Amino acid sequence: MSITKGRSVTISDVAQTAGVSRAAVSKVIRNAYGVSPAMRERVEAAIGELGYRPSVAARALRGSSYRLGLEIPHVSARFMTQIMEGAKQAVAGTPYQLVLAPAHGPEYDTLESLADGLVDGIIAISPLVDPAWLEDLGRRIPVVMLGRHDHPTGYDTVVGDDIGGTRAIMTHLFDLGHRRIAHLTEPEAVTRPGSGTPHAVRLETYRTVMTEAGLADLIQIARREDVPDLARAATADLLARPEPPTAIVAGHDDIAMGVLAEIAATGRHGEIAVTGYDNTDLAAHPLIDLTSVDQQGMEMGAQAATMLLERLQGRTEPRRYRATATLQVRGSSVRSAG
Amino acid sequence: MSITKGRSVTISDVAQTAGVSRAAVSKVIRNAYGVSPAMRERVEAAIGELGYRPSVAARALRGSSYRLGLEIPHVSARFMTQIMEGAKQAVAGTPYQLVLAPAHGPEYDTLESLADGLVDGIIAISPLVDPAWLEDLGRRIPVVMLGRHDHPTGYDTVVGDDIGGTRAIMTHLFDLGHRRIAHLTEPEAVTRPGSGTPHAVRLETYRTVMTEAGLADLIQIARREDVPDLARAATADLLARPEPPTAIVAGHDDIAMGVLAEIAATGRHGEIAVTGYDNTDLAAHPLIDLTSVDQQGMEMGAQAATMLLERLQGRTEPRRYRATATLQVRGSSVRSAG
DNA sequence: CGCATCTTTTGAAACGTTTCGAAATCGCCC
DNA sequence: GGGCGATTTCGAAACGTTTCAAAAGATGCG
Repeated sequence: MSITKGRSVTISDVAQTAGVSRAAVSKVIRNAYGVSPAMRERVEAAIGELGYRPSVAARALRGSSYRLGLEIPHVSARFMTQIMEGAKQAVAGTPYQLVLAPAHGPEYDTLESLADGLVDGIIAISPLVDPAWLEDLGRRIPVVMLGRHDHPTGYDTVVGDDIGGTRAIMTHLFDLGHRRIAHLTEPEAVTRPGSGTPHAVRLETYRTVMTEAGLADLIQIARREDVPDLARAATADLLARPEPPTAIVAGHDDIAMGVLAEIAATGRHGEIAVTGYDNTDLAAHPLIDLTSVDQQGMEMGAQAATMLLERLQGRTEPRRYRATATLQVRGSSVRSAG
Repeated sequence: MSITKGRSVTISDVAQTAGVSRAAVSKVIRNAYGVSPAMRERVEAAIGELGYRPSVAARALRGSSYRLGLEIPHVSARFMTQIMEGAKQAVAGTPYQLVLAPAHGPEYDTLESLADGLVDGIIAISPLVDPAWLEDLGRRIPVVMLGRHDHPTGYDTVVGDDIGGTRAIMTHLFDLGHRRIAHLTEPEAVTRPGSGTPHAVRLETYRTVMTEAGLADLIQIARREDVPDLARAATADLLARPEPPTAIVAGHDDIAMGVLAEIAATGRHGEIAVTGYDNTDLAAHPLIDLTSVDQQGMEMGAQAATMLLERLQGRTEPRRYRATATLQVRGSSVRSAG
């Protein structure tokens, strides 16, 4: 493998070196039909000799870039790393390359900028974008959305069983004798009722289950602000209320970490039940030992990537993958003292 | 903002709508010199009406894509998220967009694929690639390398004070009465002596300090295999040795988490001193409470991005940023029992 | 008012691929 | 050996921008 230096080598250089036309080289590198063994060999030799690599830009302009985009709202959220890992695995071995686009500010911009010709398809985790807008995006470029509970026609979805998962948590806590159960979730924007985001569904389910159990008046909801660390502050708030909860259901493991931190910092570790969601690697750590719902993040990421690849193969009817949710009981969900 | 549908709208459409030439539109969208207010207004109106967005592919082919690439070996490593976060912040507000490229397998491929016209510049965290190869890459496209202790001429570097950080840890442990101090680090490939990777330097510094202290025969080195979870296995090995260490210096916080896990799982939490590196958010968690070295990961990411932007502005002489390392003492570094 | 000097606008040529129809070559059979 | 399909190769036209030199239009000055 020779190392390219100076001005980059183009398909014309290869064609010239091999003594064939540009079209011929193009066919060889794409494994297209209709190229004789002799020609293939000469072209490949020239490619090797010159260290030629096709320009993604030129390819993208003409057709496809062989890049898949994964848009992520929060790079540091533990759940996201599961998704990324899964998607990466699924894409490995295909001619496609995965690129991640961290959203900064409004997700629309990030998605647009991906759609602007950088990638051939998009996996997005964007609870806040408008479904109609997404349908439109799906018309321009293949799209798979993660964590959407609606039933779109123009793109695919990968979604967890947020109802089942939340119900499992609640049942578990009831079994442990808890009644005064609070829910600590994400900011308002991400949990708006009817919006169909995972956290909206979890919140709604929490409400429903509490009400079904005749505990409607014990419903307590707290939110963390956008900065991750503020889960601690929200927990402090909860615990300072006149009738503090005996159990806190956190929207996901990262929030639960904040809850555990606050409880531990006030010397009450083990006195209040805490549950998370996503079963991140932290939850399994002996020092954290967090009861959590496993919704197979890696599998979700992998499925999303696979579905996107299918769309690139030509599938047009929408598909949906629904991951199962299973409760992982660990030490953090302590029995109610009452 | 109207929503694009069907075939995408090109610069020609805008030109036609506005009744000007393509070149004129191009100038407007690039804020180039020599466009009258009247024309600017008409063009901008047309852009708005049509919902035009320039094609990245076409731009890239012609000059720049306004994308910066950040290559990351392990998306789930906590330290990486600091870097990403920092780089994201630094790029925000510039006309550039950050894209992340998770390396799968050999980093060469990922870097090449970034250089193939996708991005205008590259930030890389690739301990394993050959310096000469990198110099060559740097000749084709601006490059900033994170965690390189060499002094390249063709690209910039951002590096931590691995010697200082490691010395601070060792001094701290000596002060606590430890002598039998083990080092648990990354696999062989990443710590080869003289390779100049952060972990190679930390390992070397550990060796040096131990030797200086006359404890050369107490040097104990363990490695985790590539799977993150295997830090636990490596710890178990260490603790099963005839003369087990009283303190374990982990290569970074993620490894330290495994060490803590194993120690806790065997019911010996608090009996063995543990230190990490990177001062990730976990280290500060009350339940983890890990002594660690803060090397300002976010700042490193931000500096890397800034330096890359400078290069895109035209700077050519190499620069280097060296982050400071400060020890964060926490509960995990317990006093030696002996 | 004519000419020189600026400024604004334009046309056309890149950039490096893919694609499509046409040209060339080959093998085979009558 | 001429004719005919099938195969292999090629030339040229896209794709959507930017750029550069040149055209056109203002402006100022003598």
